[in-house]
Amino acid sequence: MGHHSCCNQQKVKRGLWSPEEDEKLIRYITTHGYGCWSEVPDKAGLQRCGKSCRLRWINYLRPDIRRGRFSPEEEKLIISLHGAVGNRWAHIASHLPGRTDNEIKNYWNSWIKKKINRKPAPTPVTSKPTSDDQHTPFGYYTSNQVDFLNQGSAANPPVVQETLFSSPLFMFDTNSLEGHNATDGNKRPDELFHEPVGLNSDQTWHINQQQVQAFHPRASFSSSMDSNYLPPLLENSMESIGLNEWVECQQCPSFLFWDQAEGSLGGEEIAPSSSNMETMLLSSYPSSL
DNA sequence: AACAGATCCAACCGCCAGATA
DNA sequence: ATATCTGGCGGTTGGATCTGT
Repeated sequence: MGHHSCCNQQKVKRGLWSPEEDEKLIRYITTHGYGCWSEVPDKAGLQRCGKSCRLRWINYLRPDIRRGRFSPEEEKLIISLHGAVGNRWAHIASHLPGRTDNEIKNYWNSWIKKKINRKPAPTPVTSKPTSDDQHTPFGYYTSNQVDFLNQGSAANPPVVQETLFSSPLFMFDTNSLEGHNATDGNKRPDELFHEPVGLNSDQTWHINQQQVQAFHPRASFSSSMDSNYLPPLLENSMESIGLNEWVECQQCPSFLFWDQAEGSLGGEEIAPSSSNMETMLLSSYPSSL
């Protein structure tokens, strides 16, 4: 099996990145920036191909990565955008600040896809069917699509990743902002904000490798707002594209609204067309699904 | 406790388009 | 015009982890 042209060199390491490699890449990029990825391995002292460095940085190490479970608003956007543009993950990711195409693709391929393919549930998990129930391409759900997106079936509970913004450069426990008690409520305040001093710390590395599961048990999942928090780095980046306003995508029939005050995506705000956002999003669902 | 199957997700593969020689 | 390089993208894989029995 052939490798990509940039990866044909001897001694090119493959597989999971070690904390030492991460540290080298972070230090190089943060001090020199990235211009030509093919030069990065040599200059950073890495035995990886440039393509691998680029992927590692873009999908995992860059500081404005937003980790943690997807909010209901993000899920709705993903479904809507996928209905509009299909498997154009990079385009979909461009509507979700801090999310990567790879993450969205993985997410879609895991439980969203299963939800859509799921047969209409005879008995919804959290409530009995009402007259408001609608038959959507995704089965029977209550009129509240947020509930649909929040609830998992008994067989397929929603993937509950930790609501922790994290990168080796910047980690923030978003749950703590709301002051709701996690089951590890004895956490010290100084543990809520993590700026790893030693990037080669095994703890830091394992935290990233395992989607920071160490900080909160799954029982801490209770709110849709926690993962909407964006740390300063990301907020700053969003200022350059405009906040508190609807942005129409030129390539698909979707809108993105970022409410700076609420610190959340979407919501029940009214779109410029005066139509309800949810209605607008639902209207772009492909009828064939 | 041990095992098997299911699930997750980081990383790789191969293709493509644009830039450059 | 052609070859090569590079970045970007979507599809896929396989090891780690989770879950059920």
